[in-house]
Amino acid sequence: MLKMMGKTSYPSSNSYCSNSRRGTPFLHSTPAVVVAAALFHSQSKATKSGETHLVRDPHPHPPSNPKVEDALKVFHEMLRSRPLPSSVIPFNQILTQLVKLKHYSAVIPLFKQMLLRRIVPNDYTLNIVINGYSHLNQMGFGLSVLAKFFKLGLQPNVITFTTLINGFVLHNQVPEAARIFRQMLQAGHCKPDAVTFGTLIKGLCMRGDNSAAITLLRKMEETGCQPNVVSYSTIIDSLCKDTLIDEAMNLFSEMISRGIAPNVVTYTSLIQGVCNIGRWKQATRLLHEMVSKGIFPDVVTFSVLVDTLCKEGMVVEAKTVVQMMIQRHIEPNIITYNSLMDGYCLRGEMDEARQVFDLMISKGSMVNVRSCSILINGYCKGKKIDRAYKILKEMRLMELVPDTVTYTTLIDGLCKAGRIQEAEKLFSQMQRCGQHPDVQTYAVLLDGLCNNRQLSTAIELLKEMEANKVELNIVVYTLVIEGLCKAGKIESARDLFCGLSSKGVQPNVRTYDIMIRGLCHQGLLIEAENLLREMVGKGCSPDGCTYNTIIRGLLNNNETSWATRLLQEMLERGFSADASTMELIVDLLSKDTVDPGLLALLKDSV
DNA sequence: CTAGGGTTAG
Repeated sequence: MLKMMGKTSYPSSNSYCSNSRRGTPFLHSTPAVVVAAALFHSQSKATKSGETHLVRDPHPHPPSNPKVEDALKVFHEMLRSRPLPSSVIPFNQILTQLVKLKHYSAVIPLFKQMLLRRIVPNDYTLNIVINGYSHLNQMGFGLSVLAKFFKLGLQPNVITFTTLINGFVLHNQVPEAARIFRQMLQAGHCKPDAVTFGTLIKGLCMRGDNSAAITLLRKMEETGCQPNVVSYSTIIDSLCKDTLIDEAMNLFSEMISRGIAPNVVTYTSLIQGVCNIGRWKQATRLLHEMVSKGIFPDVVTFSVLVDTLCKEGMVVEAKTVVQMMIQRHIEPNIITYNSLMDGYCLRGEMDEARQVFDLMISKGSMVNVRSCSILINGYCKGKKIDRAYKILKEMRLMELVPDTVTYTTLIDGLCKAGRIQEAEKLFSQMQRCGQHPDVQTYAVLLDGLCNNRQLSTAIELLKEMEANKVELNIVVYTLVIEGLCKAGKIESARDLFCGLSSKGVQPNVRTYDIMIRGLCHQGLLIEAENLLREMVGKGCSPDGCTYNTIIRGLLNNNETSWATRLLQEMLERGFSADASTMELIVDLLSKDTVDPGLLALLKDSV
């Protein structure tokens, strides 16, 4: 689940919706229909107007990159040259270069200029263009390129469909991707190959469905398509991210026993996996193992080590690893330095963090929006809000556009510093700048409002979220419920709580805990216990924390025998009294107002 | 090096 959230991109309008307003050829067709038409090479009726793809570039001023500038320059020289190059291949080469530089937004306009100069694209060109649309989340246009194939008498091939599948996978539309995959199997003449399988496996992993991914891996073999190092590594990485290290290791052994050699990617995933659960010895063992096989750690492997050390607070060691990289002529990249910078930020060593930042700038603007967000976060955590603001201003000079994370980080900092009005101002500013607040942004602001007793504003904001169809989760509702409870507005909290299921949101243990605490605080003890009993049936069993909460609530209401009963129940279920419950009991004992039975129980529990 | 898949940072 965390994985999914992490990989979810900003809320963006569905490509079909946005395209339909612009007269896309496949306006009334579903992707399945379009793909079927292509696979069975029956020409679709709506195949003209493939060229009117006027979509505004979401990044009108991308940061300049010398390699990109170079590629664009060569392309335009070629377009201007007379006579024109007789082959489309050099054009394809440039487009490929741009894709490799991840400058997808340039691919489409260049392609259109080619068409205007009557350069006839080939199947390679069209596949590159589909890849461009895929990365730009414009799958409607990507599909529309299929029509272009037929117009030019070309045949879409396995790469075409794999690219489309990848496009849907990239944007969390795995069912769409799977549909194309099934259609390929059905049509028969354009069979999925190892890359097609690998792409869909990745999609399933992104959804957190490792077992479906493994099933597909097995299906590859049945279909006579040998799994390769990528097929295995994709699943191994996904298992590692879910901390299922043993399963990952099993798959790792399996690939080796089948003669598929792991590579640096496979090892890097495993090393990250074991580091993540603190198995340092195993990480060292894996490092030695890979080197003994002649597989050498690369910048990614080292970056994983740097990041892990930093997250453990071992930033000195992380810096040593960076120096080691440089000695070995493995240049740390922006990710390595961002990790190191965050390591300093986590320890509040902002001068050192700033030094890394300046070092990155000195390396020819090796900073991106993330670097700035990390530094802003560091300053905010150190209560140096004005320093953080300064970074935001500096971003403009560096032509970096603050994103949702940048704003959210600073809004959080302002809230935590009690500067709610400024936080709200920045919230409006980010929207004016075209950055969409996401769930996290709202959560941060809601938390700030609740902690500053601005509950009516918080509730208004919650309504705004519901109206804007922001994907709401239980964490957000729980924040507001907590705020209401703390303010003693138990009726409003109860209303919100009871309305959750109708919104399709399930309360979690923390939500119940907060409600029970709130009810106890108002002396609504029967209702509190009822809620505790309700939990099991809702598939959300109370934990030690819940029991401690209700027991403290009962004790605070002088219901010692009731508390004793629940304490006994808690002990029977294998939970024990926590420090603050103990403190409360000791306090009551000293006042000699406690049930002797409670004392006896307490002896058992310690 | 004419086209498609897997590993790193907030």
